[in-house]
Amino acid sequence: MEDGTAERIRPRDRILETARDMFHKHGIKGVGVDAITEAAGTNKMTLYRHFESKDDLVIECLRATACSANAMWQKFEAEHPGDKLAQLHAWVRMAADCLMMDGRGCDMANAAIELSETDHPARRVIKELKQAQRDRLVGLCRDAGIGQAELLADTLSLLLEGARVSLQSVGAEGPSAQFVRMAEGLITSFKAR
Amino acid sequence: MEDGTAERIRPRDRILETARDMFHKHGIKGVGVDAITEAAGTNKMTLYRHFESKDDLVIECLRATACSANAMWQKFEAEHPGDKLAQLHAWVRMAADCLMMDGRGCDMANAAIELSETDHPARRVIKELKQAQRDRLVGLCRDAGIGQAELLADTLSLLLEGARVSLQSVGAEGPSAQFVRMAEGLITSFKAR
DNA sequence: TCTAGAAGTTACAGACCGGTAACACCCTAG
DNA sequence: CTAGGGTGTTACCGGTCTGTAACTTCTAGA
Repeated sequence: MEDGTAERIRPRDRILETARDMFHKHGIKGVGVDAITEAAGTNKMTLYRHFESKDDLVIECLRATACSANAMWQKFEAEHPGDKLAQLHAWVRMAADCLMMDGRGCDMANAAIELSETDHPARRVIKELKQAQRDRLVGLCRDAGIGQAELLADTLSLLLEGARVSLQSVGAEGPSAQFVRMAEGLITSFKAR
Repeated sequence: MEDGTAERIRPRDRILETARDMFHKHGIKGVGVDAITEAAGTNKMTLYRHFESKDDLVIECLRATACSANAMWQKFEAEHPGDKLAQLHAWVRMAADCLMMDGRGCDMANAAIELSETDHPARRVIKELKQAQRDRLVGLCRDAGIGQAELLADTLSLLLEGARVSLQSVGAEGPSAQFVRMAEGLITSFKAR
C-alpha cells in the first residue's frame, strides 16, 4: 500500500530535489555529493545507482528547473487565457517577485558561469533550455501584438538576466531595484511604435 | 641597474597577472594555486610570501580589474574632452567590443556568483567596486544632460550585465547580439524626454 | 512466508586542494 | 668580499573531492 507521507518519496527524487536546492544556494562546485546525499537522508552509493556522475546529476537538476519554469508559463495562460498582453505583464511581475524573494539568480546562468569548460556536457543543455525560453518570450511578445517582438523579448531577457546577477554583486539597493519600472516602460514604448 | 626586460618583472606582479587571467578564464574555484604559480613561472611558497591566502589573492585581482576599468574611463575623457554624450556613446562601443572579444563576462559578477558564501571577504570588495562603477555611469549620464540619469544608467548597467551572462549561457547569437541597438535606442529615447 | 531487488553501510582508492616547514640558492647593496 | 633578503625546491600536512567495491539490511510483491 502506498502511504502518501512526504518521507516516503523515492530516494532518487529526494536526491534530485535536495541537489537542486543546494546547487542553487551554494553553487555546483560549492557542494559535494556527500553533502547532498546526507541532506537528502541517503548515501552516496544510492546516488551513483541513479545518476551516472555528478555532471549527470547537474544536468538532471537543470532539466527539472526548466520544467518548473514551464509550469509558470502554463499558469500565465491559465490566469489570463488568450490575453497575451496580460500574460506579458504577469511575466514581468513574476520575474520581479523571484528577484525579491530569492537573491541568487538563475540556476542555468550561474551554472554556465561556473562550468567554464567549453566542452562541459551541461553547457549544451543550458544553451538548449535558454534558447527555448527565449523563443517562448519572443512568441508571447509577438502574440501580444508587439511590432518588434524579438527586440523587446531580447531586451527584457537581458534586463532580467542583468538584474539577477546585479543583485548578487551590488545588492538589492542596486540597479535591479528598478527592474519593474524599466520593463514596464519598455513594453509601453514598444506598444507605441 | 634595472633592465627593462619583460622577464624580469617581480614575481608578485607575475602571479597577480597570471591569476587574473586564469580566474577570468576558468573561474576562481576552477583553478588552484599550484596551477597559477606554475603558469607564472614560480612556486607556491613565493605566492604565500606575497599574499596571505588565496582569498587575498582573489581580492587583489578584483582590485586590479577595477583599476583597469578606471583606465578606460580616463581614455573616454581624453578622447572626447568635455563631450559627455560622446563619452557615453564610447562607453557603449567599448562594452560591445568587450562582449565580442571576450566571451566570459565580468570578473566581479562571476566572482559574486561563484563565491556564494554571504560572508566571503571578497563580497564586500565586489559590492564597493560595482557601486563605484554605477556612480560613475550615473554621473556621466547626468553630465550628458539626461533627465532621468539614474534610470538610464541603471538600465544600461543591467543590459550590459545581462548581455555578459547571456553570452555565456545562450551564446553569441542570443539576445546579447542586439546590445548596441538596445543601448543606443535607450539613450535616444531618454534624450527625447 | 519466501524471494528478488532496492537501499543502506563501511571502507577505500586516487586525485587534488590550500597552506606550511626546512633548506639551498642567487643576486644585489653595502 | 660579504651579509642578507628575495627566491626556488622539495616534502609534507590534513582535509576534501568524485567514484567504487563488498557486504548487509530492508521492503514490496507473489
